[in-house]
Amino acid sequence: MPEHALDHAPEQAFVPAPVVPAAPPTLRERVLQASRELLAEGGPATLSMREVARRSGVTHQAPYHHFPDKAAILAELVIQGFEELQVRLARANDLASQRGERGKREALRAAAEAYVGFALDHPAVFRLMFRPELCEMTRFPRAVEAAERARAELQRLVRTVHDGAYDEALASLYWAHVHGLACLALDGPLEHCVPTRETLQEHLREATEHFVRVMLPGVG
Amino acid sequence: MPEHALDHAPEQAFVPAPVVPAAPPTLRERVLQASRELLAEGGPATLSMREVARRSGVTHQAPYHHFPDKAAILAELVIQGFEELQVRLARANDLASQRGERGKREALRAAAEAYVGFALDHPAVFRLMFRPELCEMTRFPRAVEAAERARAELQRLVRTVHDGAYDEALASLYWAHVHGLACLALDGPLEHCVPTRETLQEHLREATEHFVRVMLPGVG
DNA sequence: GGACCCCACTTGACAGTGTCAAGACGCTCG
DNA sequence: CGAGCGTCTTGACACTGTCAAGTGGGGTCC
Repeated sequence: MPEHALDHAPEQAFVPAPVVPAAPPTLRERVLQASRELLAEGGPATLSMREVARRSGVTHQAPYHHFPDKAAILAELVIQGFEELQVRLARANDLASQRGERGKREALRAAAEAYVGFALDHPAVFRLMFRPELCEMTRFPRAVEAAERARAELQRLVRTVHDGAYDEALASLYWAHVHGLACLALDGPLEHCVPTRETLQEHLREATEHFVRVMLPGVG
Repeated sequence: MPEHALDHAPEQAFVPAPVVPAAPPTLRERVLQASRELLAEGGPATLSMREVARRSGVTHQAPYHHFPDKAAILAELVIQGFEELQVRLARANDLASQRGERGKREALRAAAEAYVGFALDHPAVFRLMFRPELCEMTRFPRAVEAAERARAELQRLVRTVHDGAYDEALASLYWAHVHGLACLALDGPLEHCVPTRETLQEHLREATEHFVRVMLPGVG
């Protein structure tokens, strides 16, 4: 298979080499990276503590000096996932406030795109984020807090779109839309849309466009 | 802890004993029942082939004479899950066609109630139904077909509500709503609604009511 | 009636897992 | 130099899913 030019991240070519040669990644970082890869390859089932150690080039017990157990590794990935999701949602929110009244629809579209886009970019981590029984989030306060921050960003969106008004049921309605689409796109029988990621995204965009129109009928 | 009177299913007292004494459940049925219980107790992680055998009162290898492997047991539960979901959705559909034009909103409400209600009644099985990596549905054609039938029922609902018109994106919109609510109710951070199942259901009903109103604004 | 066979189940084994316990190695600090 | 400590290794244990081979009893055919 010929390698694709874009696979080589050309922008790195213009980054000057740091004066101090980059420190090699710590074992902690290598463990997390190996976990991400295993998760992406075959889901949580193939992510075994020992395989992670193997891929990190250490013995099976070494990762335990950086994470108390397997769930802690998953929790760390979940934390990073919620943080990135929050950042993406915040960008959509900021977009709306800049463009004023006319940006409400755009904010909704952007937020949906952010949420579903995150799920498509990091399917394994996204699944993990909503599988409490797998990552045992409640054991890790930092994970709960990260999830809370992402959720707060969604609440902010609802307020932005509805001029400060907030209603739990309304928020659940928005959340259910993006979350439902994301789940169905990843694991639901939406296979008929997946010849390419573009067609799937086009389908999701259509559904969201319909949603935005009925939710905000009067707005420009 | 005092036993509750309702725990004893009083209606059974009036069922005459069958002439032929009920055959004891086969090992296959016992295995499925034990699997259901284990799944409900601690999720797929605690469902081990050997524990299932233990609870069924046989040795660890006996279940293999009825199911080729662990995934086959999960697949069977998934099949039964999709069948029940389909039945519930069909009831909602029939309701709509009986009451004619005015029943459209009611059909939507009933379908949402059916979908989310199923998820709340059988959370462990519902989760399994949308975790392809766990139950390996694609290996079991019967599971794929059962999922297809449930999905067809959702399509029928969309057609009923929109006078025969059908649009993939529109169907995804409805599906995303109920599926998103169900997922968030089970695993999402909707904890603030869960002091009782009633308050959670009330919250879900509110969100769905809002959804129905914006989707079918003109209908009685 | 007896030999046969098939079927449901048991017994035993193997590789792989998560994790505990203890040892070894090198770095830093007194 | 020697003590202490943090990082990693070695070894073990109980548990898992699944393969392979045995066992026993009920039904069939000669």
